[in-house]
Amino acid sequence: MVAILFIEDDRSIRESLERALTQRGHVVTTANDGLEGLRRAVEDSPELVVLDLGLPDIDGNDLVRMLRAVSDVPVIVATARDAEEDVVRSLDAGADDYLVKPFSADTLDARMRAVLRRARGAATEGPLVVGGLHIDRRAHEVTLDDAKVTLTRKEFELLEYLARNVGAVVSKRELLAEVWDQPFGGGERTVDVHLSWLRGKLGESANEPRYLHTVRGVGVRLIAPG
Amino acid sequence: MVAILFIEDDRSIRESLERALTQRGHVVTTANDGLEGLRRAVEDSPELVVLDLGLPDIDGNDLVRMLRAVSDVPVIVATARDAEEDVVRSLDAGADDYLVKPFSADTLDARMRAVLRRARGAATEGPLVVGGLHIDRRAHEVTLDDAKVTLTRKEFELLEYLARNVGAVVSKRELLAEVWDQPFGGGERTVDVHLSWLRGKLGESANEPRYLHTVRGVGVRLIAPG
DNA sequence: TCGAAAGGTCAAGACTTCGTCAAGTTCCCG
DNA sequence: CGGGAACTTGACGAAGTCTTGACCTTTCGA
Repeated sequence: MVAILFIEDDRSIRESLERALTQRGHVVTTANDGLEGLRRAVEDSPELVVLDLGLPDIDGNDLVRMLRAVSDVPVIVATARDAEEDVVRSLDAGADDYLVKPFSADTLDARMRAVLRRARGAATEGPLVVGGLHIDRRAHEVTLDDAKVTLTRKEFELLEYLARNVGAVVSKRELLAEVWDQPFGGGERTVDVHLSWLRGKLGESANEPRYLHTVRGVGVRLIAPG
Repeated sequence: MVAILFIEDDRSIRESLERALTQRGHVVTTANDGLEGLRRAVEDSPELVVLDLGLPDIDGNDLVRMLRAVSDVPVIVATARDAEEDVVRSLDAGADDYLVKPFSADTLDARMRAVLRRARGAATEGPLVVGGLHIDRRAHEVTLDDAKVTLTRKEFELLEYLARNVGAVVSKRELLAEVWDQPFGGGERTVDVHLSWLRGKLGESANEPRYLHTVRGVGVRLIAPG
């Protein structure tokens, strides 16, 4: 269940998506122009804002900036297909993700969850600990048995995802989708390579695993050694 | 492998995509109008429907609603570029995703997988327990009387399928279809071999069965010993 | 009791998957 | 711009896994 503010001037889109999202158990408030949207964003403090870029009263990118100024609520922008280039500027302005109209409620739901996952992950949750491995998400820092390990961004994200799913086998498919934002096949060697580097930095090898265990044909899993 | 129903009135598009999808190992049935499509959706119970919105006999959105009424099969709608606005209504009617024509078989395949992944989503999870046999699907780990048993992927999937149907006799045909994704005959020796290996790893033999019992002429079943 | 059919096991080799390397590309920073 | 770090991609070998056919054993009906 998520409290969503949906800012959209087209009445039919607004109502159909409101219905679809409500049906999925979300609490939806709507606004049909930018000013009202801004007001509700402050008053209702929603967990997520979905914002149409083509509003009548305020330029969408300006609105994103204003929202950012008043709260750190995640924002997803929606745009018509023929205005896709605006999206880049919106993301620059601080939007978290975007959707090209028309989109299904499923698509929106999926993106919402992804955005929220990211947003919550960054703010709420504390450090992850697996055996002697400490992952400090705030500082983006990892220590192994109190020794600092320097990871690149992808290595860190990979390790973090595995750590959030300690003990579970995670497939490369899933890693590509969740860490690389690449939901469809291909590029699986990339995952292998990053895993290999990670193992190197954690002082282990594929033959002598301590934390990162390959499950052939299925995926990898992170577990505390012992 | 996915069983797909493809509803499309244009013969050349239908045939070329049918060919492309079949080549990728999917099982494709086609219908060239809405009525036939509806009938096949009921009779063949496909795992996915791909539907052209511009059918001669039934309005595409109505058809989506009818499909929704008779089953919860995922639906992807395809539309010509100059009728894109129809898409919103289709999605509202219950379609899961959409494609703008012309699209490549690759694109379709990718969307299909994305839709199916979402649709299947909440299917599995939770450990299975049969007597002293514990199957941890999350970790992909099996223990027998608290001793770890190392299984290969197919062995694991085979055991999992049997465990999901504890007590029931499962035919090799069914195992081939469900575990091996191979709905048509052949390769039955493969199942026997894997069963043999499984028995070996579970510390039993065909003559002294404990968990895996052969029912001659019918299949196998997994039961707790005792 | 015999033969046919089903199931079990074995070993060979075809096929996958994974780990690593090295070459290429992109992105950022100065 | 130039250089470097980070990332992606393809190639390749090694190891693991799966399939296949041959051969053996068991079962069961004629």
